[in-house]
Amino acid sequence: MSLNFIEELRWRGMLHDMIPGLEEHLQKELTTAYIGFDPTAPSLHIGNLAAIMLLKHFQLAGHKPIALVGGATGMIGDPSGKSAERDFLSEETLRENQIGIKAQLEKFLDFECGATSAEVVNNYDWFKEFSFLGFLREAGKFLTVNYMMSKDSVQKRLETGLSFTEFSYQLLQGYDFYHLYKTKNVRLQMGGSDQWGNITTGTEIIRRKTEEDNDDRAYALTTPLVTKADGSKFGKSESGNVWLDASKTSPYQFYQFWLNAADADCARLIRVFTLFSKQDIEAMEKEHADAPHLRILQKAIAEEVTTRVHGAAITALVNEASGLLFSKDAVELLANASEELLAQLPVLEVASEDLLECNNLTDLVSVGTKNIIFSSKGDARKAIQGNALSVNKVKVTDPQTDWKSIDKIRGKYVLVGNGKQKNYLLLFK
RNA sequence: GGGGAUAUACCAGAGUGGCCAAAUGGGGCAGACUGUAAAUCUGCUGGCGUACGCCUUCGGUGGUUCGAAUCCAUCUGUCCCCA
Repeated sequence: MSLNFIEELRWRGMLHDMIPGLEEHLQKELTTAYIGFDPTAPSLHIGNLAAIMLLKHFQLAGHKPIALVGGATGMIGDPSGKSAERDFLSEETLRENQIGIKAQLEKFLDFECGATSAEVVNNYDWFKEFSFLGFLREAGKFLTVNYMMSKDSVQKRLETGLSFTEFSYQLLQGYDFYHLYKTKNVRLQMGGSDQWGNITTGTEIIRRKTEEDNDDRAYALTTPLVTKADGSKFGKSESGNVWLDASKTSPYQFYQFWLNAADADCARLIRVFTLFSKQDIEAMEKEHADAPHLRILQKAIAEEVTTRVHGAAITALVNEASGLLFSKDAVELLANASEELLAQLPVLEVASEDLLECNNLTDLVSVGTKNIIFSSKGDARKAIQGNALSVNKVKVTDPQTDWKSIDKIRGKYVLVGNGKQKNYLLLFK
């Protein structure tokens, strides 16, 4: 127990709430804790990253982390923070998602380090054989409806309606905790602050089912939800969620997401999402304050997080790619770029059959590129007239420009920029 | 089971026979300023056309009318009240 986990969370601003006595318990013995992840998608996204970092710090502090994939609970739907009943996912989809999520978690945690090795469990494994009657007797008997009704997540839904199924969610999650407590000696469940109610349902079930004395307590700990300084939701980009899976969010986009963080958010982001020490962070903040235009903090965050998710080699490439695309000499640099680097750029292939329908530049950057750059011709025309479009780093303002007259880099690439931040490399086949 | 209300573009929310592709706000995108930042100001925000314009939208369907988001019928969803 070389590090104090709680102390670490405190200075990083990652501690929202916990059951008293936890800090002493963690100092005393090697403890096992878990966090649940919903298998609602085949990949985790950066909204899950704070929870993953929680497990990471836990492991670094000399304890044992467990990630629970909610194969069973995912079939029910957590009402916390949701204003409407959730749609069911098919069992097949859930199965696939679980596999993807498990693979990603394995990148963050150490699974081969003896007593503190991380583990992944799936609550479907213990719920699939559970009969309804059995569950009512094993779990439902130990909590009153009154208790369950008092939870925030339930209260908020009483006005608009809440199905019995979603109402039961906390029982399932609570039982998970009990099950892990019994079978793996798990003493702590962590999660985002919106999970406090669900987690304490678990500690309550454990308390009632096990006549614990003080040494056997189960604990809860939550971390603040990460929000942006301007109040908007953190973790979404223009195109939606920012995923950890490279096929859903390319490493370049991923890197750019962090690089574009607002100054006001950096202090929090660097503490939550990187492992830099307190001194290092404070030094960087000082540097950043002295020369904000260098974006020291954004770069440090982008580099560190991208490295952990996509590896150092890829990160070096997307870092270089970012510098290249935003450079005034982008065209020249592209001409000399390595194939390896080109592979990391946001390349859009232009199919020759699509090209037939393009009469001018407007068509090319809309329908010619599958409406990825602009969603319609009208959109593209307005953007061009509004001075938003650049071709090979030169602003183009005439929507009628003939695309055939554009010089191609290496005989096949054209660099198109929409606005200041978005660059695409068109590849003519 | 009975009664009432409501359904509008990404969201919220006006519109109650032609002036409605539909007010306003938010969100989003872009421009200016900057630092690939924030704040601010400006423009855009159904599709197609350079444009006068054309086409498709106001829960579904079917009507009335020269003309409907707006009126009628019916169906569906949601909410509220009574039982």
